[in-house]
Formats: sequence, C-alpha cells, structure tokens
Amino acid sequence: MGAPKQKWTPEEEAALKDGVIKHGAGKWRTILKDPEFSGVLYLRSNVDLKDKWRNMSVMANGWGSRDKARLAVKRTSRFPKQEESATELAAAPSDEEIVDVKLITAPNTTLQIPSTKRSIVRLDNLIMEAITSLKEPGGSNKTNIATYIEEQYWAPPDFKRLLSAKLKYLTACGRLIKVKRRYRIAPALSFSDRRRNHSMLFSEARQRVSPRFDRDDIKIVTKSQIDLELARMRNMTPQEAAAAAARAVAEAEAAIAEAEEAAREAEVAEADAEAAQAFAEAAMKTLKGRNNQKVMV
DNA sequence: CTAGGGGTAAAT
DNA sequence: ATTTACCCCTAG
Repeated sequence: MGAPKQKWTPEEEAALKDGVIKHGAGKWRTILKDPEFSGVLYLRSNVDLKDKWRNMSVMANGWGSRDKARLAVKRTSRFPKQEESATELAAAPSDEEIVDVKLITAPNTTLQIPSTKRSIVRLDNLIMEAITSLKEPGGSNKTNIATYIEEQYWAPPDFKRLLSAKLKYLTACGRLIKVKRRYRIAPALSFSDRRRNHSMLFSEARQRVSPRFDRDDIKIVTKSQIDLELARMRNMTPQEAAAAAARAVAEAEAAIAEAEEAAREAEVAEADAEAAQAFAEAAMKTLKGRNNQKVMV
C-alpha cells in the first residue's frame, strides 16, 4: 500500500540542502533540473524534495506546520509554562547549518560557482554530472569524465587516482554500469518506471557502504561518517580544525599506502582510502576557507 | 507546479 | 503504543 520506504541517504540530504541554498526553498523543479544535483537526486521527484524538506525543517526548528496540531492535541495537559504565543522563534538552531533557509530565499549577488560559502562538491556528484552532461551514447570513458571535471572544477593533486577509485567504487555499488571501459549511470532512471522495481534492486546496495571483512588495520570510513566529521569541524576553532585536518591527511596517506600494498585484493581498501582522502580534501578546503576567506577554484 | 493535508509502513 | 518519515492526493 504505502511504499516500501526508500530512506534518504546523507548524500541526497546534502544535495537537497545545497539546492535550497542555491535556488531557494520551493524551487523544487529547478533544483531537480540543476545538473549539479541531478546526479544525486535523480530518483526523487519534485514532490519528494518538497516533502523531505518539510521533514528536515520540522526536525530543525521543532515546529513545522505539520505537527502543531498533533502536539497540541496529544500532549493534552501541557505544563502551564507557556501559552499559545504564536512565534516559536526560540527553538535552538540545532545543528550548524540547517538554519536560516527562509531568509535565503533570493537576493544575493548571483553566486555561480559553488565555493564561497561552502557546499562540498562531491566527487560522486561530479561524476554523475559529467556523464549526464557529456551525453555520450554508450557511456563515457574515464578520460572524458576526468577532462570534463577538470575543466569545470578545481581538481585535487592526484585526482586521477581518486577518480579511478571512485569509478570502481560506484560500479561496485551498482550506481554506475561499466561496459567496455565506458561508464553509464546505473538503473532505468529516465525511463518509464523510476521506482518500484529498481528500488528493490538497489536498496540493499545503497544502504551498506562498506562491507569489509576487516583485517586488523584500517577503520571503516563511511560517507555518513565523513559528513558528520565535517559538520563537526565547522564548529571547531581554527586550531582544532587544523589538527583535525592534519590527522585526516595522515590517515588518508596511511589508507592509500595500505591500499597500494594490498593492491590485488584491494577493492574495498581502495574505497576506504578514497573515502579518507575525500575527507582530507574537504577538510583542507574547509580549513583554507576559514583562514582566508578567499575563493579557490 | 507547489503547499499542505492525510495515510501508513517502519522504527523505537 | 507512539513517533517518524516516506508517499500520495488534491486544491490553489
């Protein structure tokens, strides 16, 4: 009856958040069409975005329009603490940046390149965007994807290695399909049936990020953990952030070394290394953005 | 198309 | 048993 449930991934939530920041809340269709987010949100409808945003907002400020009524009725005998004063501005800004939303609606000097404020550009998204934009029938090969991303964005030092690992990883996850050195975006998205079928197929793969029969070494680094760390880092002092970034870099190097060493069976280790480096990369970005508010592209 | 109401499977 | 969080429906 209802739907089998398809939980939102942290990536999707992040993309939605960035989309709202960029286009404003309510421009769901616009956000959906933006190539920067279509890669992540390609299996959501505009209505899905709207609903999810409602849920997230409710979580953030405590009172969305939704559960006012319910709470008022449910908690029948509330403490005589406060009456029905309408404005519940009081709510704490729970996290660091789900906050203002409503204020951002429009007028800013048109920011074109996502870099100033933040918005961590995910390699996932870039790859999806590249493939989507290139529109090569039969998929795009690694070189073309790399070229596209390098032209469009700032690329990290050993970007090629990162890209290779990521492509491999995305293929393993089932988000990309590799055919003769060319990559295409995975399932039957733009065609007839968007959900129902493929959600069952992929729900499992999408949930678990690192299936690792661990040897005694590297710790698992999932994407959500990265997000968490980054979020935490924005609240740090520069010193703390610097320390964290340094630690992240060290860990990334260790993970990469590990991956190279075990190159044969290193599919998963490589994913770990990639994740660690993605974190390090984002960490450095955040840190630099702090020290000098300069644009870096 | 978007906003809001409402239903319900899944989680706690 | 209650809450959460997706999904669907429909008016504007």
